[in-house]
Amino acid sequence: MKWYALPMVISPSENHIRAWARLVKASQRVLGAIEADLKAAGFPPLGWYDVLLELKRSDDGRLRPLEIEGRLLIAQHNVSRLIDRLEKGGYVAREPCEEDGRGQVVAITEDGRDLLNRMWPVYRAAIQKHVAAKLDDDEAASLADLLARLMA
Amino acid sequence: MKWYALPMVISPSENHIRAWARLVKASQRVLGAIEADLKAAGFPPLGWYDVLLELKRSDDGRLRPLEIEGRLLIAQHNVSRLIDRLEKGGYVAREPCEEDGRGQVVAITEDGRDLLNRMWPVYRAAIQKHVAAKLDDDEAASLADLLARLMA
DNA sequence: ACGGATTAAATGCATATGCATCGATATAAA
DNA sequence: TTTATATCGATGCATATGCATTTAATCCGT
Repeated sequence: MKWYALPMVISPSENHIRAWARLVKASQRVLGAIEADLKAAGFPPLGWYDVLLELKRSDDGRLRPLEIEGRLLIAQHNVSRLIDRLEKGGYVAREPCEEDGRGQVVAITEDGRDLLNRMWPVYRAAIQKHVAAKLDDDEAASLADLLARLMA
Repeated sequence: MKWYALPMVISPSENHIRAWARLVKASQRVLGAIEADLKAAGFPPLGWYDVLLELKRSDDGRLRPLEIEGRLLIAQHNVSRLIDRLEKGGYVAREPCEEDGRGQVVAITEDGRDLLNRMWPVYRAAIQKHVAAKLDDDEAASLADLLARLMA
């Protein structure tokens, strides 16, 4: 008689499942707490900070929407609308793109840089309170390392 | 001369900041990937699964919206509307609450249990693919432990 | 028992996100 | 050159979320 292999189900271990469940819960909790601190201080959501920071980090303060999309993993249409809001607030400016007539270039403004500077102390304090107060430096390093592997 | 202490700014370390940044990125990426697998298989979002699982785990398959809110950390009005959708799909039923006339009791239906059963193989495979394939068992245990500390 | 304060859940309205599609430009093929 | 195809970014529409308020019932002090 000929035997066929039963379909082998490779299952994640209990530890894998636990790690996954806690990853979602922890990031949700900490993100929620940090966002709440920012909002309580009268600042816009973290997404705004992320975009402005990417722009500031790029050497000339300019990025194509496509690059923002790639770096921050935001859907294209959400990038478009996030830029709308940032532009409306005066934190970025849309410029025509030299190399590609279809494209745009998004540039951070002085107000944008200023917003980053004003947000950072509050953001930093929130990270201190919700992350650094819970893990010592070695633990933070281990966590960062494990998360990097998870994303690899 | 009398000296006053300058306000001491306690800053998170580089490792803390890195851990925080990766926590957000990693959970976003893995969550997105797992949700995409579920959707590709024709299933509703994870939030539905989470509610149904909490209901199933409770001894009689019933929970108050307030308990769901507390366990899953969902805002009250979102619980209300998530239950609306689950009810519309036939996966839960709203019942009047004996002990508290203001309250409701949400009960999982047979279809709800069935949905859980059908989703789990896909969900499990997604956890395998996006978590277990990236970390060995010890690493997963460490990660789970660190995330527990972070939430403590 | 009564009346005010509190709590459980729902809802109206504004904002944000997902999905499909569109308009415009660029690139490749005939 | 002409035409088809692919890509960049914006937009219309449906759905989901946040925030404030509402409704109804409970709790508590007098």
